[in-house]
Amino acid sequence: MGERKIFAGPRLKRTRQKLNITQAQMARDLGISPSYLNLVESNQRPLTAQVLLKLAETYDLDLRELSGDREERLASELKEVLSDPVFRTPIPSSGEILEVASSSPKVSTALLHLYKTYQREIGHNDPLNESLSERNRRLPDEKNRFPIEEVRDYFHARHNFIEELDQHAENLYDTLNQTDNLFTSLRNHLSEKHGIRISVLPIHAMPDTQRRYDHHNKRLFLSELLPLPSRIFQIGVLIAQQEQKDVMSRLTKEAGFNTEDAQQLCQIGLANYFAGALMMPYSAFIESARSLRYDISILSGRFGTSIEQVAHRLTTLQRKNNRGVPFFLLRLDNAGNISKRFSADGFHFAKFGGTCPKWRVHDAFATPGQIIVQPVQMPDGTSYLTLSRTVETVSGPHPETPRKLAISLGCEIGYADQVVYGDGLQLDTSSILTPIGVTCRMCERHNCTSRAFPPMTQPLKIDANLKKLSAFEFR
DNA sequence: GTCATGAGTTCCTTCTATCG
DNA sequence: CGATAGAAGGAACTCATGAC
Repeated sequence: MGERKIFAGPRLKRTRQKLNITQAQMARDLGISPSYLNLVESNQRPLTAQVLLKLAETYDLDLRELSGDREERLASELKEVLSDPVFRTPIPSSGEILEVASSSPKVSTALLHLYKTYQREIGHNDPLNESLSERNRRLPDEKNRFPIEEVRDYFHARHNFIEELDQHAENLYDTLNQTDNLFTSLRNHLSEKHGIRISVLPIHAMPDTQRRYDHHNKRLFLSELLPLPSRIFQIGVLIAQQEQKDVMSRLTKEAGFNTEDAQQLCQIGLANYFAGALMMPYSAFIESARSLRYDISILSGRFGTSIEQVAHRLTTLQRKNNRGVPFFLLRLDNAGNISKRFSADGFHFAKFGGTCPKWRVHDAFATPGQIIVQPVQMPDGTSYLTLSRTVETVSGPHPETPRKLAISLGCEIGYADQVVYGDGLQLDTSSILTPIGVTCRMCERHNCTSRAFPPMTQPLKIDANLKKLSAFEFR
């Protein structure tokens, strides 16, 4: 694999402007000449490893701030928009679009806004045009974004990691009067500290809900249908609501959401986050995850959690100076509807549609409980290692059939050597590279053809440079 | 196989011009 | 006058090639 250079000029410039310093000042700090810094900022020179390290050291920068995550997402949206025949020009190349998104993010955003406005007008004037009206509904402008999108972006911007809650959860876990199981410890904690009692009710007493909290009588009712990990999780959520109220309110307030719905959704998301962090305390969990090489089955057994809870937790391991492999997670049903998506490292999910049918997450439904490993590739050439399997859902009384769900956990292929699922990975012509989270319709619109890996006889080799630097823009 | 050589590349500096 | 941009060039390094 040839070495690729990092050109992150516009982003470096924005970082410098954010720090409110001049080129001369930054050049002094980095030990290079102002002119050289200027060349780097104008993408006429690549960012060398030495300068990168100095940047991180001098300004205590998280180097991911220089990564192209935001630009890639913007480029991805731009590509979708520019594929509209209304532009009557050939679709620009991915590289060209990314360059525009990187160097002129505001112009790109303005173009997106203009297109959305145009879509609304078209939809309004042509009520028979169902697809455009549908599209219009899915393209709210910045102020009218769906609450769920606002909240999703909130977590996305934080790499799905909330330090404060994570730390509080870990502290609480350490102070718990540990018994053999976490359920008992947490039940005792709730009872002793908040006077809240827990009752597990039979199905006939609580047929429609799995959890209900009676604020007046201080009682948490859990359905007998809930498996133990879910019961513990629900207690964790209640503890978050009792003990982390101020923190969660402040975080939500700082986020500046447009609607009350978004604020409420965020509160729920934060409480869920706390519960997961309480069940799998950061330090202990990441230590186990590393030593087990992210084997989700063993982690699930070790922490007494569900596979899905483990997978979700793996997307949050981004504590400064103690980061895990940045995973992304999707959960979908057998009809292809995505009901969950999280990413620790800016994986840009498609804005429209479901998933590509060639992605083997769909095969998981045919082999429940089995893990299907598959390397995939995005249209921009980035490769990922994904593992998919079905997850347990709460089953109702007969004849009700439980909802079928599958998750897919993934990370950049450069991390494959740290993950047990990357072992002995052989790529052959039957391993189809597939764009993730992109519908067939979008594939066609983007002229995005699936490709096959060239035949390989050797196990996958991991490029050390790619692993370290793949978060940045290459060319 | 080892060494010398030269072309090409990379990383950086210096100097100067331009702009507000 | 400070900040930024651009041209030119030096030092160090890489790599292909050929002589021994």
